[in-house]
Amino acid sequence: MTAEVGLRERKKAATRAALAAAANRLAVELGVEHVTVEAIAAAADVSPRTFHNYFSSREEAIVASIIDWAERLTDELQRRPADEPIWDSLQAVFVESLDDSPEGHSRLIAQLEMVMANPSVIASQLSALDTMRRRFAEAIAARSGTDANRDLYPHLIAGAAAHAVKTSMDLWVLGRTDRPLRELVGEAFALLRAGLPQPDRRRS
Amino acid sequence: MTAEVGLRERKKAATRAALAAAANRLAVELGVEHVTVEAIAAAADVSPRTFHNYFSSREEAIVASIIDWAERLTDELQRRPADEPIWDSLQAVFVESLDDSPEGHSRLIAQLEMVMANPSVIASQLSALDTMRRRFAEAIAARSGTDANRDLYPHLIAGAAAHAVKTSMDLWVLGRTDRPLRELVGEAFALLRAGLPQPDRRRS
DNA sequence: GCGAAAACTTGCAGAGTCCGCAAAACTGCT
DNA sequence: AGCAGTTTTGCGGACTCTGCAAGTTTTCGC
Repeated sequence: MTAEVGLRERKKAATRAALAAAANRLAVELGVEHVTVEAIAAAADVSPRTFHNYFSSREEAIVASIIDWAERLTDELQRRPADEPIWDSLQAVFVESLDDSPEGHSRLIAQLEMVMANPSVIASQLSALDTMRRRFAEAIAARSGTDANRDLYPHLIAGAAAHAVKTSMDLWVLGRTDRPLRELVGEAFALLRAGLPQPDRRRS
Repeated sequence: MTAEVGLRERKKAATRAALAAAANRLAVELGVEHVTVEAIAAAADVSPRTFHNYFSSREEAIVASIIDWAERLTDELQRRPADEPIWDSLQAVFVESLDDSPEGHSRLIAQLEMVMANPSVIASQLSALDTMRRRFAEAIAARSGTDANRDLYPHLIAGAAAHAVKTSMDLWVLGRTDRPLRELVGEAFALLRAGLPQPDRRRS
């Protein structure tokens, strides 16, 4: 599958990955404010000018991993059986992508805290998530026989699912609940599938 | 309601509004790329340095009107009867905020096209919408007896509603459908309230 | 193999953003 | 009028981002 790519392509992909990884690592370690393009480029062994051939902003590089994640998820979504209900496919794909190990948890928390500490990174994160949402919508449109240029359905379900996961993560990181992330995501999907009925006024 | 504010406060608000309006107008007229902080400041009759006392980036000023819109909507949401179903309140508030006049339509289209033409403005727009979503979630939490720090419900419904409107506008501006915006928003809410059932495979 | 052609990297220059700091100007109150 | 608290402004400096042109590296056909 990943065959048939020349040396050139592989080198480009490697450079891109090295830049994204360096940007992300430095942002987590030093805090976004203290990361310069110069430092990222140095860590990836290219010139600062080259950095800007790959990413149009520092923030874009920092959140590049989200786009990668989105690409993997879209692939997996397309690999689900065509007769599976779409909600099931979405939920399965998202839940399976969660890393349940303690290190996975720490990494995710560090990521989210780094992002949330800086408004311009938040904006880039949302932008990346929106790109993911659009890809999902297209995949779903193809599968459900709807048209991403005309119909609301694929966009709404893709957005609802993406937002379900984001909100679950946000609440989970906030730490006011000790429920596992998987469970939160599961509940979010259940609520959405039920049409978000108004809860009765006693608290759980 | 707007009483009890000194001259000072009013002047600040006026400066902020002037800057936001100038930024937005120039962005629509000239295209985002050709708007400099210097030009915005000049149009609002303050120094460039003062601009940055009000907004931390050019993009933030350009999309400031979204935050204003969000504030008005949140107020109206809180003014709805407390026993109205939340979905009805949300739908009513959003639908009533739409401007159905031809000029309103042109303005909205110009706005959205300006935003969509520039990635960094898209990111700021999403950021502003996310702020709106959070405010809505808090208002809904208060009204539904849920807790915005613990419960998924208020965030999910606020996000679903906000996204419904955004998606409707995006499709509407795309122009591949000639259905009125109100109708699209209405359909989006209906789909969400029904739990986004999978459409059968024949196209409408 | 070899030599273009195409693609990638780099340095440089220039426009612009954004922020900290301290002086100057202004407002509200007595 | 005069003081205290705020706001505006200019300046300096670090940094981002882009266009351009020259220098390298990879690819491809012969």
